[in-house]
Amino acid sequence: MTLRAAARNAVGAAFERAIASGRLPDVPEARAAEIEVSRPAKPEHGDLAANLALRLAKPLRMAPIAIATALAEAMVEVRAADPGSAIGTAEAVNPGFLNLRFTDAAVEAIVDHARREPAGWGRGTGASSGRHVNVEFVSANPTGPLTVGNARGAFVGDLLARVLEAGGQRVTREYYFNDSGAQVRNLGASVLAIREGRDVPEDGYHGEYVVDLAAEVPDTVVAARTGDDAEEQRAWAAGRWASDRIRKGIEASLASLGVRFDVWTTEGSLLEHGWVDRAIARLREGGHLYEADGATWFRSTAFGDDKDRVVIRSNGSLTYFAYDIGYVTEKLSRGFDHLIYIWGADHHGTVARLRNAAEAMGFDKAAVEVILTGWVHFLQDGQELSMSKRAGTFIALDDLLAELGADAARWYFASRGANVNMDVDIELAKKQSSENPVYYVQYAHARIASILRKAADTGLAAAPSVAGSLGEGPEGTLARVVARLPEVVEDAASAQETQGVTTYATELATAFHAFYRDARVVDPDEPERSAKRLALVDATRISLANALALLGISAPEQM
RNA sequence: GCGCCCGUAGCUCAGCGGAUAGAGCGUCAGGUUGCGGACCUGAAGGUCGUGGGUUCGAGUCCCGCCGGGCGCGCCA
Repeated sequence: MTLRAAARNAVGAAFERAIASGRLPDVPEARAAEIEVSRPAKPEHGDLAANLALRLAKPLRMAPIAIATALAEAMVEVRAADPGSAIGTAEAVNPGFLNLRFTDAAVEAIVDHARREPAGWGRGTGASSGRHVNVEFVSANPTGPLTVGNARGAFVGDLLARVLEAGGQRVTREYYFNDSGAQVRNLGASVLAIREGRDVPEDGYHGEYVVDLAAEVPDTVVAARTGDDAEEQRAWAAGRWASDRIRKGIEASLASLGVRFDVWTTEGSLLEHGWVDRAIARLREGGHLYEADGATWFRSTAFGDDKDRVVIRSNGSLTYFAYDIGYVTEKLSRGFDHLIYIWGADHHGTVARLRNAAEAMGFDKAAVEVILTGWVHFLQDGQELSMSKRAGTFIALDDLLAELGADAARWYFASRGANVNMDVDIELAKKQSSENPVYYVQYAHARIASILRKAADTGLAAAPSVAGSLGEGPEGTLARVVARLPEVVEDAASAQETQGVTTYATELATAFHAFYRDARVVDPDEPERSAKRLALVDATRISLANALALLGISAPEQM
């Protein structure tokens, strides 16, 4: 149990006690109040503060401070009945907060726990623990290398997956390839054109990589065909070959970012296995489809959308939306409790129809979640860079990462909300990458590793427990930050965000650096105190390493 | 025009309805006869876009307006 959970329980118990002892009136409405504790901005206000008294003022018709005082008195009795209580003191202060302070023993126990089970420290405490989630992200079309524009989705998706896993959920990372659309044919036609010295067609691809593909495509792939559609056949063959080649490159790029996928699904396979047909049949059986203007429509407006949506065009071909509903059916058939799609903000218009279709097919709409990532504007010399694979005017993700480093890029995206737009000046980013806060955190980790090496050389070892060492010195401050990791992970998993983790890692590094300044760790003249401090510092190292691992960032032993 | 997202320090961004709104970078002034100076201490810098409302309490919730982005196809 986290210290925060213990504090909530204690406040709840104190509330019950205050009613039982007649200090507070028994009002049903008040009993329904949720117990909340939060970290005060100022350390002198304690480790946690409860606002219960402020919330109860109206239903109890009492002054907040009077309620807080009653709770504080009741807390004394609760503690007396529970010698192992994590709460040391509870103080009622104006305007009505109940400021709580942990016992050193409770904090020490948590720190010892971190060292006893370093691998699991901080993990597995989320609210949706046990849920099996599918996270689909990147899913860039195989018509060109990943660009810096794809970086957002790659990191947001991977970070989300890591956070959910840390919260005890099972995650399947999935990549969807649109491998059979007209764009693949266009890519093939572009490859052929360059190979044969013709101009690239109007809706073709102009990037440097197409020239490379044209030089490498085997003769057998683009051999002459017969029949009326001979050129069409050649374009498709070249396109399939090229997109397969590009796909391998995409996988390699993602691997270098530390992003891996469990499942790769192709558009072609959905069709092949009948998922699209089954989904359409399912909608038809439910009476959610109708014919108009020669096309087949989904009655999305019946579920709150502002327009109905075409599923089958009047020429008989399937819309992208048709594949979407086939895919959502296929995913849910695999037994996931929850689906998360990571899409760019430009796709927000398609969210409603997808969720509506899922509902129409009898699935739980709430199980289909779409996270839209904000736009990243890349600037060079104050000018916005366009990111067009078709025009060939893009910056390859590989090139940027080679200069920034995956750790710095990960931190950059992890410390920002997924849905905010941001401006990135390429030159500025390269210049400032060495000033990325990630190195501040990694430095703290490396510094501790160095201290531990030094201690080993000196013949000092960490004590098995920090018990009895927190007292008044600098130890207590650092230990209390260490102890918060499980709460940080819990919050990250339930909010499905990583900003809290980067903030925490920075705070922990700051707390350690301050501790390092004030407390000499390796001191042969004080072997017992050194052993205790080594234990605390080791727990700090574990916490830093786990926080960084949660973000997919390395924790170096030296820098 | 309609819908969604965003607007917080010079810059990039944090901030479950709670106490004097924070961090990094940048700027300025300092710091090590001890374990890593990629560190530490301090200072300057804010009408939280704006006007109302709800609340004991609003950067946070609601409404209007202003500014920016995206979307409103039988494109993907």
